[in-house]
Amino acid sequence: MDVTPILESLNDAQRQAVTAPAEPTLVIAGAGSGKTRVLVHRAAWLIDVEGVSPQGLLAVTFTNKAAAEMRGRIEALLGMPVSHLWIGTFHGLAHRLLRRHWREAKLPQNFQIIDSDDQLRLIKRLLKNLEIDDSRWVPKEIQWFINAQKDEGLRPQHLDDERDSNRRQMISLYAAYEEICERGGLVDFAELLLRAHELWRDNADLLAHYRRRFQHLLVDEFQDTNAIQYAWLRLLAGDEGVPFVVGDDDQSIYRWRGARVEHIHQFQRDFPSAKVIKLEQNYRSTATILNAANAVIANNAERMGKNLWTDGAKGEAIKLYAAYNERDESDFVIGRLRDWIEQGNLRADAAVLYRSNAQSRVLEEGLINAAIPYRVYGGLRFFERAEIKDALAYLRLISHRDDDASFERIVNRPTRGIGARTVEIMRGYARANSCPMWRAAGAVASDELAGRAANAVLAFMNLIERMTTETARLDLQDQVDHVIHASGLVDMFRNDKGERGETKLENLMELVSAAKSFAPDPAEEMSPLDEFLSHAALEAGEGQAEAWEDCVQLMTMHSAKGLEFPLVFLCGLEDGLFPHQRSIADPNGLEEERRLCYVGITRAKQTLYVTYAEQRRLYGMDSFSQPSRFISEIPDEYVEEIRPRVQVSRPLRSKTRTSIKTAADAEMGVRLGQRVRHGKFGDGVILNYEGQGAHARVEVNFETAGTKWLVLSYANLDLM
DNA sequence: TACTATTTAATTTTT
DNA sequence: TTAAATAGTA
Repeated sequence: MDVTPILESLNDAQRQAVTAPAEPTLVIAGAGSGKTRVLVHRAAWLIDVEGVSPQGLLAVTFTNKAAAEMRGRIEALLGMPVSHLWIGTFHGLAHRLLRRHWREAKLPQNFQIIDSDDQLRLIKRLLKNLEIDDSRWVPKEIQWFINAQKDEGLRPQHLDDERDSNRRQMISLYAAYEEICERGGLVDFAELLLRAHELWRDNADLLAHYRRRFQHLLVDEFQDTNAIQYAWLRLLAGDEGVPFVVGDDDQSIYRWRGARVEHIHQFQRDFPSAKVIKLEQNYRSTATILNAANAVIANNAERMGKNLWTDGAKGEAIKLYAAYNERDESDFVIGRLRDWIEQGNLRADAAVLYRSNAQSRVLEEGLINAAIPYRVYGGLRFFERAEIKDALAYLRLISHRDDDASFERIVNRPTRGIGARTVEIMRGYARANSCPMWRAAGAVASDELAGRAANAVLAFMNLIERMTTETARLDLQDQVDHVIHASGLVDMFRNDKGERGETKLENLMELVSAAKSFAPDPAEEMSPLDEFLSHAALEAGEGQAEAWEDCVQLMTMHSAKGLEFPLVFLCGLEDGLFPHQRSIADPNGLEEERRLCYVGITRAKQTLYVTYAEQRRLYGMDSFSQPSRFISEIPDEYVEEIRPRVQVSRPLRSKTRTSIKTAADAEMGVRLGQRVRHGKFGDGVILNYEGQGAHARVEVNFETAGTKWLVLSYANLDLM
């Protein structure tokens, strides 16, 4: 067996990981250290050299994209398709299991997956049904609570109310929500994982079967696993399985959605024989960028400890720009992007990263003005668009009459005279008789409702029945095509004036072609339609084959994880924005922000710009902030400061400045942004100040009198 | 039922 | 500031 192709391109640590014996292995893989490469080569090694059957291998990732990439690269390396290799997201694999063993999982055969949007609607409806005040019981918070419990593997009956009435109510809402899902055959994302876990936990035979089958478990982004995901893996591995997990504790940025880095330690406790291999050689960034990243992350207390290094060049210094305000910041970024493009570089090689989505606006305006093509990541994906979800709701109702979420979504869309009143009556009936809306509609239409409303409801039911029979023999794409027309959705958007209806129509057509190109698995017991619906829920669709254009990439630092760019801008590095105000007080929160900063810095291959604004308009209010503490955590030797064109105030980086500032603060009791009152000019906000002691002057922006410089010792300002 | 005025709240995101 | 949700009006 010639193993060269699998091993030749690897460094020592990588090779050690790839060829590790069949024992539990934990790979700590720093940013840009070839994490995916190790996973891919490990799979190839097991199959090609160790003679493990592709069926004996389970590879788990967090995103569909990562799963697809891994499969592609494994196949490329092996030079053959590995269709029997189970590789997918936690949710995708759980789904597969549940479809296969729906009876044991106590699910109806045609259970439907709901996304978080559906889930929220369901909760809102639940509150209405129970006549609970949704301002006191905020649907979003209930959703959060339910998902958090499920992520921990907890059912309502496991929860203790801790004699807290608030919590008691939450738990009872969780129970009520479960009941609705149960009745409608609905499964949310967290439920997929929870059920899959319970499926194995409660069916020894099944578990034994899968344990026998999957000897080797490959796990990507291990630091992002939540409790139920870890429990699922743990259960499958048993005592015999060989988990090979890859992660980076320094890149754990999803604690807020249940991810627990602690699983890295848990893993070592659960598998005491586990080999730990660290990948510390970085192939992505210059030494300067790497050193800066290392210095920043070194401020975190809770770390496994790891130092990235490179044998590459030192590279250019990190450029720091102190902008006057967010406009100035955006102008600066765009100026540099212009240079970059003029030098013949690809726009797609440049990324502008920020902490929160709201920051993209100013940048976008600037980019539009400068006529630089760009793409903003995040936002609505294809299958999440309202019109697409409408169409899918029809399809779901065709396949599954009990799906109340879909029923409510489309019962009056397009409008057909079934108003809130009528729906309310149906809900009442459904609640009283614990039956699906569909049954309620039939019952109510024949006795409770008056003529017009009854007719409307009957017409709707008729429509669904008719669509069901008419599409029964069609293939998938014709089914979709038929439904979007027969439902009246197409007509509705056609009548929609303006461009908006136009795009919605296009999206519906796009849905038809998505159905056309969808290849159902012939081995699957589900109907192609059900398969398509699951696919739509599980894979929200990355912009659906958007026409490729070379454009600048805008995204949050979170969504940049896993990506790399020759040129990177980190914008808005101000205390309060990044680290975010809501994380600043909590040490754990702050450490997570710092990891996010680490992720941001390590996205850059060659050139890194860091910018902040002294003044930023946020929520319509001008606010002043200090440069992010993360900036001062980067050693000066790696930083080159670029002065603002107009010097508004002294560079904020220098330590003397900070101390003067602090002294000034203490002495005068004023700070930037401080509200003050002046005897003559009225109320205002401090914009700037200079000097010390008797010479200290402040610039105040008065609400009525405009901006003025005042000598502090004469002005007699009242602080407010 | 549809449109308009008013209120409210405002990280990070994948499945 | 602004987007979204809600309340009020035609």
